[in-house]
Amino acid sequence: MYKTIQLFGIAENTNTSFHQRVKDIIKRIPQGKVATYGLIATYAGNPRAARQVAWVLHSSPRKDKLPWHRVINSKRSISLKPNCGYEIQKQLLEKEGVKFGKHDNIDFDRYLWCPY
DNA sequence: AACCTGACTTCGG
DNA sequence: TCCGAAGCCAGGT
Repeated sequence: MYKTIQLFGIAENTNTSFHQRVKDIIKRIPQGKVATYGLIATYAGNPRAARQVAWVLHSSPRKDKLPWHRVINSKRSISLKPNCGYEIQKQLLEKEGVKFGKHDNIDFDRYLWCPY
């Protein structure tokens, strides 16, 4: 179905759904690092499915034990709105050592997850 | 089936 | 650098 890139022995598994691969990949994000929706979508095999990644997170982060807080948008900031999880996510990241700069941005050079 | 909506991204002005 | 529009895809109504 989707053409996928070779990554950790996960993304190349075309037998699993995009949805499932996204979850597998998110679980691989190490503590103290972050990834963007688009990046994850790309690793999962569909570069244009960033919104679906968001959907996956919205569905079952608790049940699947996903480190949902390590997923942010391409503008280097948290997508959640204040009083709707923003503070919680920021707190979780700071606890892992992620520092926020001006405008609550995260420095990709330091914290972006680079699997290669 | 049509239409709306979203924890997105990219590009042009 | 900063919006706004357009593109994108899937699930909900």
